[in-house]
Amino acid sequence: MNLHLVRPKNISPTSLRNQGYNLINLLQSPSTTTKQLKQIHVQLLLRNSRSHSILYLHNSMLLAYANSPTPNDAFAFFATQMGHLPWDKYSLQFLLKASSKSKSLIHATHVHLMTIKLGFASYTTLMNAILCCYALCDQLQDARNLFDVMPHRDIVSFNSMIHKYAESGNMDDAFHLFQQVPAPNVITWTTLVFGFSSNGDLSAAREVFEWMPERDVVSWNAMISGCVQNQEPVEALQLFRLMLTQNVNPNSITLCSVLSACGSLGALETGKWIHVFVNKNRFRLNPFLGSALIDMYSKCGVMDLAVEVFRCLEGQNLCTRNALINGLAMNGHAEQALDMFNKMVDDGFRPDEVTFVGVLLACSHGGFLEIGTRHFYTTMKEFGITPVLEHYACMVDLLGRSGLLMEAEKVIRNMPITPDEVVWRALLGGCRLHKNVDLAEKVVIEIEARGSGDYVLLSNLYASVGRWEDVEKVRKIMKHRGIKKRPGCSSIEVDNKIHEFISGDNSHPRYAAICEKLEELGMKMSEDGFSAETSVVLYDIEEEEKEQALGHHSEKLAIGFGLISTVPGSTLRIVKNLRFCIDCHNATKFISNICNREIVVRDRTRFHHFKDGICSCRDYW
DNA sequence: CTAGGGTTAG
Repeated sequence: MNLHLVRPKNISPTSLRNQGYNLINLLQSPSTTTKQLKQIHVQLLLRNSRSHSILYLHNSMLLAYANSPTPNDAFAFFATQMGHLPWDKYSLQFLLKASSKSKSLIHATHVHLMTIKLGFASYTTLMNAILCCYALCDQLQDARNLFDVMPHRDIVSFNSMIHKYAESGNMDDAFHLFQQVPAPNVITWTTLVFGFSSNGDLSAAREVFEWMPERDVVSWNAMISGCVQNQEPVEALQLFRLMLTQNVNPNSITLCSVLSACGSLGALETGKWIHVFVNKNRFRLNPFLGSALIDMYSKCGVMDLAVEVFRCLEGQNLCTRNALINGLAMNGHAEQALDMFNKMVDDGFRPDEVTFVGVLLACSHGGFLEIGTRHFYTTMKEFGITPVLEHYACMVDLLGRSGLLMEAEKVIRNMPITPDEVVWRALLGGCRLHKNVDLAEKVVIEIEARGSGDYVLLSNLYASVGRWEDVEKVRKIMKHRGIKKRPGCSSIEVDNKIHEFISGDNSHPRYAAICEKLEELGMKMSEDGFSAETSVVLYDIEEEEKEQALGHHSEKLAIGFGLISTVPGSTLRIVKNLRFCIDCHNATKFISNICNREIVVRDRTRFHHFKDGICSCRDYW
């Protein structure tokens, strides 16, 4: 692009105007580079017209800078060029946009003062922008003070204020203000839905959603994503179906949320249906939709389709790459995950902390001790990434499963940040794997466990080495402290419907048939000499769980149901909320062989792909 | 050109 410097003297009025339009086009085009902005800046310095068209040009310059990666340049331009030339409320508006982007409280305050001084306080639009800018700079009280003294408040003022309260977790003030809105519109109601759900009160959000006089696609999106973020994916899918029956057209944002729900449920059929919907309705495969699709396929254990989507995307960004790396790592394709990472770095893309969670996860699942250690101690540093809790958890897991329990403990003791229970539990996992009871006891004390998972793990560990008195002791502690074991829950999707099974629950309509099937399999298994040490492993701590020792862990129920309700030979996909139980893992290997089925189970941390009696985790999880 | 909804980890 050629930018000719204009010498004002030699230029006719017409060509000046044309030149102005060209510059405005450039200023308003998103593809104009910062360098070009600077060239235009220089050109404008050579002019000194006081006409209205130059004002428009100057304002365009401000806006272009505000939208650029260096928004503060807008202020430099304003100070040097516009001090002695006319400017108006739009100039201030764009300066505010620049303040917002750079989160500059000083600039916002400065514009606020100018606004008051010049008698622009009655321009509500401008005042609203100032209000938003204060809130963005975490000065919620300043925003509220401004709100209270504004000569006029319109619906935008109210909505902004309510939204900022909601965002900061202050639903009391948000709701109080909502009640004062003279005529709430759809946006106001939606803000309230968003507020309640993002503060964890899904039922309040749902109530508002039902109450609101009308709903548009954004309202539906707020409600659906609220369900997803509050771990209610089933409700999210139900709402999505309801939305379709009410003839509200979903957009790509809706689909992102719904795909995320499918992922957490392992609902492959529904996920595929949405993928078809995406194609049929010609949605662009942007990075958002792309990541959501990759994640959905990954979490359903279908990596070839995840890779296929990755290849078809219009554009890649950090998220799409991270989604694929993590998917590969979770599904046990450790080498491919690392290849992907290396390629990304070779191509000059900067990994972030999420990338390294995936990389370390891959090393952990692949048992790549050296590579993982190098990435943790060297590569991350090279990219200027400070390890966070998740990285430590991965690293402890990697050391632990490699049998380096002492090193793992040392890593935790030397952490510059306080280890959380996830980190400690990673070490506990290593203790379980290598049957190190002493360290496990120490770790459990460290955790000051609030959840019961740690005690259960410890108790299982005692059981696995035959220390029954200790098993009993832990049971008593749990009872004494009122700690409940989190029930195991597994789900399977059959004919687009999610069936949930809770450990020991017999409420499923086909419960009897499921038991019959499991019994039949149990017979075959014992004929083949499958009993091994199950009595040891199955000894559990709660009375009611002894009943489940008969083969009614949630994953077994789900597998039994899958076997009797799908066509022979088809793949079973199951999602479990806890760690895979050892006995069930053994049984599933066996079942995959005698029933000639591929069985994919996603547990709390990773995937198990069973085929012909073998599991992809190599019995190492 | 001021107000509402989105993807990736654990």
